[in-house]
Amino acid sequence: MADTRARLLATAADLFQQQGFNGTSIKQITEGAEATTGSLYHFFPGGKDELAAAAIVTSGAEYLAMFQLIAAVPGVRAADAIALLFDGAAETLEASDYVDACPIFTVAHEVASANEPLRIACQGVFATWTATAAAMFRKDGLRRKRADELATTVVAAIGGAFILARTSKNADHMRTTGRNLQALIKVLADDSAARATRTRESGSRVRSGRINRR
Amino acid sequence: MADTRARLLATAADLFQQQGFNGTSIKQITEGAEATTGSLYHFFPGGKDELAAAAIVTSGAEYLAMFQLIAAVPGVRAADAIALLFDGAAETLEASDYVDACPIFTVAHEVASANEPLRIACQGVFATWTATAAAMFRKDGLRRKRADELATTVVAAIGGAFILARTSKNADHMRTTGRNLQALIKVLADDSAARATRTRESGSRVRSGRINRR
DNA sequence: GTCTATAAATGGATAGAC
DNA sequence: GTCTATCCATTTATAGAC
Repeated sequence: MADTRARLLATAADLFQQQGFNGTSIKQITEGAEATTGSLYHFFPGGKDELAAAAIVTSGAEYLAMFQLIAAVPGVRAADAIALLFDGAAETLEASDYVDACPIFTVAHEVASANEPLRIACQGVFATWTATAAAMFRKDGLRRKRADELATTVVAAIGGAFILARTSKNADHMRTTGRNLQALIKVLADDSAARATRTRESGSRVRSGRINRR
Repeated sequence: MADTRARLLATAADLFQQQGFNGTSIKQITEGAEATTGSLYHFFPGGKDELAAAAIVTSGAEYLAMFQLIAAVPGVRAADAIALLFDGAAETLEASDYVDACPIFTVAHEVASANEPLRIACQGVFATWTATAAAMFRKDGLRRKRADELATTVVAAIGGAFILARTSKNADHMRTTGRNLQALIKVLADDSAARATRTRESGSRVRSGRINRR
């Protein structure tokens, strides 16, 4: 058929986000993808683990692209982009009756201490996400460390909000978390803007941002 | 033996937090608890599901008690209690080489769309957590809705931070998230305190907090 | 309450024809 | 690349003696 490999990856990601890694069987994946065991092991000789790792990397990149699309809209600042991201996730949750979340977060927790290659795969995805978010925050005026820390917080909040929203079948938990994160980002961004203004007014050269704080 | 039932619960919670629900077998649980299959089905006729539900409720209550202990320390305000909570979790993660997280968050994601009784059990635990956190925020001056939303955000952030920290084997992600949440809580608390002051200065009676906002 | 043996089903993975 | 049959280990759960 057209692209069996791609269908296997998509189906795996789909089932992982609903049932997790250990809750999904090879049989379910092949049936969902309309493929056979032979095909699966042809494309992924390493079996379930190799398929899962590939699925995580692939959908990790897809989510990243989606986020970059939001962030690239002209005039949208970091805080608003994050709020839009949470709102979009809330919509998806509602539309799918809370089955479609995110395969990476779901799998990550299961494999963190039980499957090192998959743990590494998830770690890599999270790293790309936080790096991208941090870059956006820096464009908004935050200095490096602040931006990194905020990015970590945002990614963590998304992951946790998925758990709460799905478990309670209430997408408002997602939206609420998004609004609060938006508020936090604004506070920190305004803070850094105010500091920048003060430094400029005082007439000194700015280099590390550590000079004349307060 | 002394208390087989309790040992089964404790071992189940322990293994769930490390490997998740589907990643943990009955055999592992009975071996870890030094009990036999017969005993397990004697105390939990519903099998693995019933044991898991009980383990979730039990450890949910334990974590709640731990948090209330932190929150009850005289002079500790909400924002600081939350920061301490995150720091404590970070310590636990490091001390256990990132295997000991929290069984409820781990299980919740797996069962949200696949096991309704367990989903309900997790939902109940999260509800007690958010209610307790919200109560603390209200004592700090936040009005009801704000407090509820903030509590949801905090619980979500903890859950997500566990995922990030374990996946990256980096407890600083936990601490970082805690600091940012602490900052957010302070901003919101100060905000509400300022509003309260303004209302008092304007000489009007305060009842619902909705009167003369802004 | 605890034990062992075993049922019955499902899991991941392989082999070899096509 | 795809298909089917099959191996083997493991899974949850039950039965019945003690």
